[in-house]
Amino acid sequence: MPTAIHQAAPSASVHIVTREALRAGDAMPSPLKTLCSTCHLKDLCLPCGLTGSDVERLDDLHFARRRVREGQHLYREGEKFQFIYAVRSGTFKSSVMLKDGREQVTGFQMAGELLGLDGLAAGKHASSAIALEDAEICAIPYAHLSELAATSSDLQHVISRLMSREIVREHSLMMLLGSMNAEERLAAFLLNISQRMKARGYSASEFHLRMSRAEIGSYLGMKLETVSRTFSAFQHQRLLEVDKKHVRITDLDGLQQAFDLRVQ
Amino acid sequence: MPTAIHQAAPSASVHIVTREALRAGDAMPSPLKTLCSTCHLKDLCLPCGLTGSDVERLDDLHFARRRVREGQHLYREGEKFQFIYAVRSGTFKSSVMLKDGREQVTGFQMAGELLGLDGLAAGKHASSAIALEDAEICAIPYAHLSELAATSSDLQHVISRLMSREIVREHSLMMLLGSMNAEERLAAFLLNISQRMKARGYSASEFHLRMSRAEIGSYLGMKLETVSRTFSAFQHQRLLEVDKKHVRITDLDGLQQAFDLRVQ
DNA sequence: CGATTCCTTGAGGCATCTCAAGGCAAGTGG
DNA sequence: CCACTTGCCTTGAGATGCCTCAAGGAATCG
Repeated sequence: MPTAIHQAAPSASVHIVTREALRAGDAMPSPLKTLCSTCHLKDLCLPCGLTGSDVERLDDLHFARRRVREGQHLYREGEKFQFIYAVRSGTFKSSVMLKDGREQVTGFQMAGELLGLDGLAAGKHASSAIALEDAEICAIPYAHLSELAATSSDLQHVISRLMSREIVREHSLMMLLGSMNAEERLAAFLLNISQRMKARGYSASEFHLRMSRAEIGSYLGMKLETVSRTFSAFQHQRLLEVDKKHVRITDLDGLQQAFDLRVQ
Repeated sequence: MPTAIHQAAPSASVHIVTREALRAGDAMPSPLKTLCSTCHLKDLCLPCGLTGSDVERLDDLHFARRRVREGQHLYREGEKFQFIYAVRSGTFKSSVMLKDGREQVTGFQMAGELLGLDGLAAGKHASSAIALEDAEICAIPYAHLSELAATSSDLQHVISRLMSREIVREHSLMMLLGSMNAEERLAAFLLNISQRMKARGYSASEFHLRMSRAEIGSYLGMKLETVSRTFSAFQHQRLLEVDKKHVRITDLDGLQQAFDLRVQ
């Protein structure tokens, strides 16, 4: 199993499962699960906010389901934009590269979240996406989604809203990067992960981080050593217990305060 | 004339000019100018990328033209989202407020640029917009734009692309905030302004900044004193001449290098 | 003409970075 | 099965870039 995130695994080897293949009776247990209307993520993902009939219309999207192994790219900066991706399972990071080879992580995506919306602007991806663990995604052809949106103003509105949400999300991150110190940044990050885990039915207080200290650092605008030290500081303050990538928040309110002091 | 950006001017007093009023033969010299198809900004603004017939369809949007005086809010964080705004003239800043009253500037908008796209996500504005000088905007009712987009997949695509562009823009800013030092940040900022001035037919090397040092600092994630010092440093390096808000770039390549070293 | 706002500059402090060393866990090859 | 490598994390010590605090100047306004 490839452990390195930085190694460049060829994306050409990605296994593609089409709906046709699924219908043909592949190893997959339940072909219906690729339909939006029966997806367990429909309240988090693209269909969120749509009524029954519109969700069923989404089923007409001929999208492929694809496995992405840990360390593999889902897409790369500069590649032609064709699909919007919805995470079914696993975690991704998206990042942009700097001239000198360092990366700036722009986000982490979990089940139900969308990837690739930045590609519309110029018709090619403005960032790269890499799986942080073995993952599964739905690849939604943008052209089809567009067509479909033309028939439903509700769907069209949902897409716009999802893009807008991405803009708002980035505002928060700018606020974080622009005006918070190391402890506030890490607290904000952990609280955000905690909320998203909760929304997915996992524990809000105990979870496994899929990203390295360096990736957290890049995302939060600090060095990996500072991330590590801040984790230790939180542990000394009895806000949480941390062992490598395993985190248990023991004082959610305290953590909230470490961050609330400044923001909102 | 109100000089303070921070003072809260009541937006209720904003003067609204409808197309009907214009047609009725107001003081305005050329009523036709409110139409997208004859607007001098159509290559920068909403119609950008649309063909003739679609641009003319945009003329069916019943949008108001509005003056906004220096220091006045165009909209405030939390207000109901109804319009997307296109800047006709003048400069705006958009910002989000922190609990402790400080602001994080999230962007500066010039003629032809759009404001308010972050409001779609939750139906209310996620940021505030304030005029940095007397300005004029087109207030485009989102509901109407939506309807119109349903009749043209090209228009729909253009809107999505504009939102995507905003996401990409914020990626760059995250890169800036996350991994650049003070000189690189200010160089990036000035080069960006320079490009946008050029695209609008102004000099790329000499311009007047509409924002204060504190606002630049907030945007770039540094203190106003550091902004000021970095301006002085650039002047000593003979990259530019600066007198308060007036900037003349004397060595564009040098400035490019101060920034290129790291990025892209 | 005083009040106010904005900008510049200096001096000192501190949060974070840089550099360096060591530990742990997992994978690899003999 | 054990030595060795590799990747990731933690911690320390010292350096530094930016912040904080402070003072003063210039422009604008009432």
